[in-house]
Amino acid sequence: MSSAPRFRFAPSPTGFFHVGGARTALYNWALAKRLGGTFVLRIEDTDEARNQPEWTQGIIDALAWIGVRQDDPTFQGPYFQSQYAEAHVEAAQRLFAEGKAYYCDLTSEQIQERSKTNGKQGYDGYSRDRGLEAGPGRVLRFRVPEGQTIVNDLVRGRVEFANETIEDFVLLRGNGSPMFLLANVVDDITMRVSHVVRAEEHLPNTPKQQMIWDALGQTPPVWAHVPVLVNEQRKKLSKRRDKVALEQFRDEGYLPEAMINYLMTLGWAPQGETEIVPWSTIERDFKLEDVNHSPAFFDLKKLAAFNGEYIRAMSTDEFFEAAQPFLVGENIPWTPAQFDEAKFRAMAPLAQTRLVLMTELPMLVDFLFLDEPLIDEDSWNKTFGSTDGVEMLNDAIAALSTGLDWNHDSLKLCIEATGAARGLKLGKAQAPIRVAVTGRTIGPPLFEALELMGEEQVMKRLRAAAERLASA
RNA sequence: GCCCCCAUCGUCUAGUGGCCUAGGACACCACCCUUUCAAGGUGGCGGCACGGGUUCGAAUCCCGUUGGGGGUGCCA
Repeated sequence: MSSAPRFRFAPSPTGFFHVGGARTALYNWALAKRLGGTFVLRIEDTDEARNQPEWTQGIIDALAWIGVRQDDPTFQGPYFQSQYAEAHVEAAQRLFAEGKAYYCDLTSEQIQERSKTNGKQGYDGYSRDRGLEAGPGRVLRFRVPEGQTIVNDLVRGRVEFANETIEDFVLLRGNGSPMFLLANVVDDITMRVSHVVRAEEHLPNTPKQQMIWDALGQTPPVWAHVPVLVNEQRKKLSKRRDKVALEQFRDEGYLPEAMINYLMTLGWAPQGETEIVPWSTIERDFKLEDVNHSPAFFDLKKLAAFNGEYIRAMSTDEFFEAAQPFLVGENIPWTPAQFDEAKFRAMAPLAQTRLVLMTELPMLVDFLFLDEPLIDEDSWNKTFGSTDGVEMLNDAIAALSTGLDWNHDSLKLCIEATGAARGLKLGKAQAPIRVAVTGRTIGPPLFEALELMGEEQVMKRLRAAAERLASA
């Protein structure tokens, strides 16, 4: 094969972008990039009942999010399978003319009936030699030849299929429209696809498709079937019961770099001791021959760990930029007018190490912008359920009202001393202040936050908490 | 049922006949650090599914068993 390889990714637009599809796309993309080839995007929209045009943009956007960008010269498409229907039918007719396919008028009920009586599973080739012409309700079936079909797969090796185990499958439906097996092959031929890299669930289709390639007088492509992604029950990830929409991960605050890196490690591992590697390394080292053979569990916990790593690895400026989309919107407790960019910028580095998802960011900094903290009742009850907590708060108010320098060092010393007077360590002593000011027992470093908020705001909140306790 | 694929810690993997007393990562546990929570550091737990071969030597090669998975549509 002397010319540059042509890879393809051929999703059907069914609503959202599946993480399994994302990984397959990434594999194809990495290879196309490294080998100086082409990545063809083809939308398989022939199942009219299930397709919606707007899903196509969703696919393009999702691909762009994981770095498979339409404006990259490696990228070609999208093509739409529905627009090649004529070529599919033409190819089918050629096969019919050459006796490599034949028409059959049996309904699926009749086929079932026959298999019951003759004991054979599936279609038995009933119409093979009946010499039927095309007609309404008649399907065109491929005449599976004798012998065996050998699929040479880059990740599986040599896979043999006895042709007698493959029934004469349908090429054209009764209404004349092409089926997936045919359309897929004809398009691959048309688009000069040289490498078909797809999920393992397609392996049983491969001998059939290879026979179509052969029958059409074409050299089959290089096949590679990569393991499927599974859930905790070891079943193929399904949209019904599993969380698989790439868009959802994006919206929940997963970084694309983390998602890309994680997806690539499912079935493959970069050299060396670390799995966290930049795309450039992946692109340079990824090979199909190194892909694992067994299904991989899509582990949310590990994905989350990757995401945390990637968040922490950002520079302060990068983090600030990445945070922007997560600081506005309907789930944000503060109004745009309340937001204070300077305060956020000061707090951002302290929040950065405390995040797994970007969507967790607001609850770490919301108290900076709100007029009053959002009180978490559990935190409140836990902290002020004891007299220690209540008295510590009152002591702190007194101690902080003595005109100390309002910076985190002296604030810390002050609270430390106040707590010590009551026999409390700093960890215990700071809790009532934290809850009164931020509303929660956990959050970013307290004294830095107090400094940032300013004396007036802090004292106001401490007194408000004391009043609430007094009136309770 | 039939066809096909797969099998290393709980999970993702490294390993391509001797460097393996099986390495790393996630998760989990303990300790350290500590301003809560994280992060970070140190250590720990834990695996070659089983049985036969081949070989001086097997996680690695072969066969079988068992166990998982995928496919079996006039879906893609």
